[in-house]
Order: sequence, then structure tokens, then C-alpha cells
Amino acid sequence: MTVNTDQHPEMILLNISAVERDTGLSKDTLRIWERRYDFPRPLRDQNGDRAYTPEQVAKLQIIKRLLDRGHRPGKIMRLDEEQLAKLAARPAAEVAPRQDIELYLRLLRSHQSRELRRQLSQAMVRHGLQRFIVDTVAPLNEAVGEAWMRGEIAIFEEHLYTELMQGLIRNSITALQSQGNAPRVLLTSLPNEPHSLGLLMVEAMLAAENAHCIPLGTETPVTEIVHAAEAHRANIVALSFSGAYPESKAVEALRELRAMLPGSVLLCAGGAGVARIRRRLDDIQLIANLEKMCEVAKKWRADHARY
Amino acid sequence: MTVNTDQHPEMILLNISAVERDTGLSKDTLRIWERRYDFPRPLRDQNGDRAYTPEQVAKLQIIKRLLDRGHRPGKIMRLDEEQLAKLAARPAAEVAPRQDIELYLRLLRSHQSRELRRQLSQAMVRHGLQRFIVDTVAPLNEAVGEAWMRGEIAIFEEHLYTELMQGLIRNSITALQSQGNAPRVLLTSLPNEPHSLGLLMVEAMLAAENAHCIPLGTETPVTEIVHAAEAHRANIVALSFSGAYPESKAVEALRELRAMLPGSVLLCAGGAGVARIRRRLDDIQLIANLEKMCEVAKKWRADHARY
DNA sequence: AGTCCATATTGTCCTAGACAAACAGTTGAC
DNA sequence: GTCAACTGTTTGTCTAGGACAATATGGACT
Repeated sequence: MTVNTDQHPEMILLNISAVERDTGLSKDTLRIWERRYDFPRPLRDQNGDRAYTPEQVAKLQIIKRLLDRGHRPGKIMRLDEEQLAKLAARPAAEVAPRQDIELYLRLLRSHQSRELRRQLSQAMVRHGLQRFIVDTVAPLNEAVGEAWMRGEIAIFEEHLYTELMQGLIRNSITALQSQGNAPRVLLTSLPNEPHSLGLLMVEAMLAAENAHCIPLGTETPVTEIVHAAEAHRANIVALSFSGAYPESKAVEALRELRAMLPGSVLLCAGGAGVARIRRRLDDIQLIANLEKMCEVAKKWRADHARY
Repeated sequence: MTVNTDQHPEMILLNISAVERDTGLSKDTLRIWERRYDFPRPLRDQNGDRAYTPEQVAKLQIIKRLLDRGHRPGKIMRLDEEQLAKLAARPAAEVAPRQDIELYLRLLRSHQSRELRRQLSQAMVRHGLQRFIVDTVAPLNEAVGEAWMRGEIAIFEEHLYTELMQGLIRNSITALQSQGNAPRVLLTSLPNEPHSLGLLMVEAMLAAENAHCIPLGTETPVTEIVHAAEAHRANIVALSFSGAYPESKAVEALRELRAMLPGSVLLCAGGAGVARIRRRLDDIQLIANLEKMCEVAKKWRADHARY
């Protein structure tokens, strides 16, 4: 995982698989970027293997997020740290500054996790679960990502935030039990899509809407989703895609899933990864935001009202 | 992700990255196995790219689990389905059959998730959190894994189980708040180790022991762990390794982490991935089981008693 | 302004060789 | 009989560069 060269015995260097893990960029991509853009140009260890410096890895992580945001490798790869930082500092969309979000970020940065939890918990009770998810969690997620890009918070702080928020949301989901004429919604993500927070947010929204959720966690292979939908007689299958998920893969998988699922099952896809899809996909609902997902559930209920 | 050849238009074939995702075997490994062992020998699509059948993928998944269990590729790769199934059917360790475990498995297989949840929840209350984790969750995890190997339960059922159990455990952790002379325990796993259930079980054990847990979720890079330990003034850093984690990588990362953490911080490693480690690791606690982790916390408390 | 097409960009696949690390089996000492 | 050291084999991951399909860009044309 780490390697020391003779020249820099004290420095911690990462080999190519470690960088693949830490950046999400495949080995092939790392090698061809080096060939084409001359970056990253890692050192070599005594075996001639690539040895990346922490600085290179940090720059790669920023580049990765900029790519997810729509920038192109050829344009940004030659930029130096400073220009990159300037790009990263510019948020994807202008957002009105909000005092509460700022407070949460401040607590996160100063490692007051208990106080953060308490404040968030309070906000949840004050606004109700659905409004909390839409008006607080979603923008806070954004803000945390942006703050990371600007170098204001560390990865471990992001981790802690995710963990804390998950606990909070899961907790309030437990209290909700669907009943009556409720759609059965299968919730999951495809392999290579490990982000669970988005799924959890959808689950919370739907549970508050009195839908019956069947959460499969993340990274369920397509065939398994089909089996699960059948076994649990799901009415709706909902998938979550983060911004990092390649659009082409998402479209491909959705088409395939649509072909394998019975026509009576509604197929929904949401998250930043599908927000940019322009192609039309027959019989697949692209969900622009969390509230839209609730409307789909509501519509199902209306269409299947018991008389 | 999936490809159709002309010969088998109806069949769903997976390309090499899809197989990498679904099996956890790297592209390099898949290619060299083909060269050396003549398995898997995938079809080729119109571009000459490898196209794996679902049967090959299923066999690869079984092989992967057998490798995690200590078998060697050269020995098991040539075996046919039947011999493989026989190997898979033999459990890693003889376990006494237990009625409650059987009941839970039956409920899981028949998709009665609510009833399963209710029963587990009841068992938790009846035995208390710690005993529930040790005597029920741990063996049930084992049993679910074994049942999958024998083809008795599907991957999606395993997913559902994990999700359900996570919700259950997280829920009861929330209720516990440490106070007084409690060790601060940083909990996480290394990159490439996505299994969160084990971590959650440790967290539950420790929380019930009145330790102060700082859960970072899974896949935290080594340097981030060091930063987090400093920021949160952790007394103990505990890492979880599943059976799938390569021993060499675990040892390497642990040594590195030990070197970077202050000597006053206790470093613990647990899970099936470290249970097989024979090498001696200075100043690193290898945790054989969940109860041992509690003893470490207790010992810390005794050593740091306030007078 | 929208639609289409040619061109450029970009990621992923391919083959095949090399080698370090880990394992398994044997030998030799106590 | 047990343990340590040595040796050959097994195994995963790295290397290199070539090829090509899919996507994005930018200009020409409705």
C-alpha cells in the first residue's frame, strides 16, 4: 500500500492500487492520464512501480470531483494547484447563505459531534422529518461536499458527518410503520455505487409518506434486484445514483433493468447521477428531487385506490 | 455493463468490469486465471471483449468465498460445480444447530421481513444488547453466509438481512450515551473494506460498555484515521477486517498506522480478516472476538481510573 | 435557435512479460 | 516430536503500448 524510495525514506508514497482506492480512478485511467496529460507523474520505487505522493493524490481527488461536476480532463489536468483551487471554490450552483447550515459546518469542523447531533436532532423535531430531509439534510450534504473541495473540512470529518446523519435518519425511520393501501417500494443502488445516505433520505421521505419500503442497502446486482422485486411483490423499484456514477453505465443498467422487470413495476431513478441525463428513457421515471419521489408514491396510491 | 452476442441474443452477458464489481476479483486476476487455469473462459462479444455468462459469475463468487476461507486457487479452480458445491457445503467450523437461528433463516428465506425484525427485536430485548450481539447476531451472520454458499439464500436476501440488522443495532446504540471516565474509541475500516455490520456490532458492544464511540463509517484512509484520532483525542483506534481482506494488506496497513499514531493510543484490529494472522505485531492488539474488545475497553478504564 | 455531422477527446479493453510476496514442502538441529 | 531455515512453486499485481467505442465539441446548415 505504501512504499518508501531511497531518496525520500521518510515520505509516504502510495502505489497504484492504493491510489485507485483513494480516488476512485481506475489503474487504466491513471496510467493513460500520465501518458496523455503528463499528470500525475509519480515517482518510481525500487521495482519500477509507480509511487504517488500524497500531494498528487490530493490533487487527483479534487480533479475527480471536478470531473463529476462536468469539467473535462483535457482542460483541467494542466492547471496548477492554485487555478484548481479557484475552480473548486466556485460552487456548482449559487446558493443563498444560510445560518443554520453554517452552524452545522462549524460544529463539524470543531469536532463537537455530540452538539452537532443534538442540534440536528432538534431541527428534525422542529420541522418534521420530510421538511428536515429536504430543507436541511440535502443542502447540508451539498455544503459539506463544497467545503471539502475548498479544503475546509477533512475526509474524516465528512465520514463522521455521514455516519452521524445516517444514525439520525435511520432512527426516525424505525418509528414509522406503513399500513393500509401502501405501495411496496424496493430501494437500492447498483454495484459500484456505495453511497447510502441518498437512499436513506428517500427511504425517510417515503416512510413518512406511508409507503412500505424494502431497503436492500447499496450495490445490488441487476439480476438480484429483479429477483427481490418478484419475491417482495414490489410495486416500485427505486435506484439512487450519486454524481460520481458514470452516466453511460446508469443508462445501460436502467434499460436492462426495465427490460427484465414486469411492466407493472414502476422503475424510478434519482440522485445527482441521473439529474444530467438528457436521453429519453421509456417507462423509466427520472426523479429530479426528493419531493418528486413522494409524488410518484402518491400517484401510485391514487391509481390503486381501494374502493 | 451487459452485452449480447449474436449467437445468444437472449442471454445476459457481463463484461470484465461488471464481473470485477460483482465478484470483487480484479480485472488482472480474472485475466490471469484464464491464462493459467483456463477458467473462467468467457465468450467474446463483437469487439473481442470478454463476455462472462451468469453461470461463470456465480461460480466465481463461490470461488471467491472459498479463497477467503483459505482455499488456494490452483486446487479449487479445476473443480466442477458439484465438487465445488461439496466444498462450499462444508462449513468452516462445526457449529451446533440452533433452533432460533434456523427460525430466523426460515423467515429470511420466506421474505417475512417484518416478522423477522419483530423476532430479532424481541430477542434483543430478552437477552440484552451485548448478549444479543454475541450469541445471536454473530452466529446468524455466519449462518447467512453459509446458507448463501450452499445456494439456499440469494444475494438480495443477504442484503436485506444486513440492512435490517443494521437498523436494529443502530437503533439501540442511539439510546446509549457514554459518561464519566469513558475511553474514546475511534471506529472504522480501511479503504477497500466496505463491511459495516461488523463495525456496528463492535460499536454496540462498546456503547453498552459505556465507552465513547466515534464511528467514522467504513473505508477511511490511513492518514485520515491519524488526523481523526488527533482531532477527537481518541484513546483507542479500532479497525474491522472482514474475511475477504487480504492478510498482507492488513498487516502492512496496521504497521503503518501504528507508526503514525502516538504511542499513547491503543491500536486494535478485529474481524475474520485478522483472526488468521500468525505474525507478531508489536503494540497492536489483535482482537479474536467481540468480547475481547470489551475487555480492552475495561482494561483501559482500569488503567486510567480517576481517584 | 435548433439539428446534424465530422473531429477530438476520453475511458476501457486487449495482449503478454516480469517479478515480489506468500505458501508448501523438505531438511536439519535440538 | 517440534521448531527454524531453506527452497521451489504459486499467485496477484505491476509493467508497457496498441486499439477502439462512446461521448463531447464545434462548425455548418436548416
